[in-house]
Amino acid sequence: MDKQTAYQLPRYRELYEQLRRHIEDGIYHPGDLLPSENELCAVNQVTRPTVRRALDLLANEGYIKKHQGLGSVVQNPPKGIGILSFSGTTSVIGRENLKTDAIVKPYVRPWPEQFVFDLTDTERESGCIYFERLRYLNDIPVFYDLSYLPNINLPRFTSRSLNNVSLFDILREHYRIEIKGGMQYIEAIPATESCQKHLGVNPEKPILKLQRKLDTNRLDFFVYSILFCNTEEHSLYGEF
Amino acid sequence: MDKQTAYQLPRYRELYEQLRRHIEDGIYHPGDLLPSENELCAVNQVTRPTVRRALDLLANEGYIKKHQGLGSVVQNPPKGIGILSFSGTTSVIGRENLKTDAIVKPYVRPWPEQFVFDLTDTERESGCIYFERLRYLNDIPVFYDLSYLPNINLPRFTSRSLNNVSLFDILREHYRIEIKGGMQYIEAIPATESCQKHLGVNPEKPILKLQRKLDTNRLDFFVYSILFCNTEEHSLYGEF
DNA sequence: TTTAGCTACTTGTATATACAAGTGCAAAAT
DNA sequence: ATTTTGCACTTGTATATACAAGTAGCTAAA
Repeated sequence: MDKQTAYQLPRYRELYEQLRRHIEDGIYHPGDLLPSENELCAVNQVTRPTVRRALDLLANEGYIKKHQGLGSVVQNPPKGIGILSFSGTTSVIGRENLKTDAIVKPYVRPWPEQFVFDLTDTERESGCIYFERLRYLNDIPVFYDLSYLPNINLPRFTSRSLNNVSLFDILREHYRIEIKGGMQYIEAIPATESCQKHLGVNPEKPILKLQRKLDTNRLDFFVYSILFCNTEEHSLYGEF
Repeated sequence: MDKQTAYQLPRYRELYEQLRRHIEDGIYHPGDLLPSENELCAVNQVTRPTVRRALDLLANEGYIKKHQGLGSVVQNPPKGIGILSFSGTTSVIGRENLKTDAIVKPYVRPWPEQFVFDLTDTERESGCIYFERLRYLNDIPVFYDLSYLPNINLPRFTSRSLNNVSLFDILREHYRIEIKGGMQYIEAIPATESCQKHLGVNPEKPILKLQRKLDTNRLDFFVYSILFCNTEEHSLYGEF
């Protein structure tokens, strides 16, 4: 059992989580004013810079909008699948019923000849761990994921089960790798053969294709993935 | 002449702009370490919190990645059209050759019956200012925009020319409205008739559709737009 | 030669404080 | 009655300071 080593969150992060929960649980309603920064200081026994960092996080993710002279206004939480400005799919979809199927189990292979992202020599030499997953939202297949991890210092990864668990959780708990951010290219394409097969759509059906490169706390370790998404029922959303 | 009232930027913003220019001009190369926070303090005669705010902006937009104990590493600027996590198209595409055609000049009309975003009673009652634009990248039509502004306190807007000027600049300079952020839904759809016509694509060609709601410094004033994008040549990118 | 630990650097977190600038409301002046 | 002024409140910017935590490289011991 390698239980989580009880990372204690910094106070501004703790306060952020608390306020976010309160908003999501409906303790604050859209349009409401959050307590003022000074009130939050007093209640939580922290100073204003700390409170402000927590509020900045909330504002960045669209939970609140700040207005000078007025206060922090709680926003309507957006509908759709939040995937564009956040890390991870599982952690974001939240309440919805998400199931994951590892349709191709992880195995080691060379990198694809053509790859959108530039690879370092080290990455290319070591090959990649490749696997495919299918994600169901309320039992309808919506995401078809191809994942590529550099085969560097990931012992026993290929024997892990990826069904209904978050890749990010595995990386964090077993390899101490945390996703810090990333970038992605987005385009609309006609459904490829494998998309048709796995997402159950007709040929020529438009599909959203996302190609992502994710940064981690290991300076030279990136996680790559290609995501095909059927947006007919669920559109993606992003905040900025 | 209502020239800009010479807003003076806060120091952290100024420092951010300066560093961003340096990165874009290649004074710092990808992989380089930026001067340490303390050095930046000394050089620019500011304190560390101020420097850190500037660096946080750079990190949020993907120009640098910060690593505790090491420093701030300059990143490779991404290719593609950066539109997902930023405000505005014109301001972001930058170096590329972007032209804008107002194919339907602004006029006042009722809001569409079906509208993805919820409207307030005030918005619905006052109707909207509607116009369509076509944006060319290197003389190829790439974006087809439908814009909807609430017809509230925007004198003489319908008589303005929108060719080759930024909507955001007009709003800021003539109406003191600044875009602060927003959200968007993204999906892949087959080219509609007007898309086929304006973007010059075949029927059934996949098109990226973005539906955006932008926040402004006016608490109850939002800018709405629907964007159709041909991603065959240029994919969009986003950071997170 | 290898390894362990020390050290000097980096960024991360947190406090305390001060003043600027925007908002909304009520009281005062017109 | 209407307009203006001022006040009390909000968030925004900036300084000064201290210590925690992570990284890289050197040094001395094994």
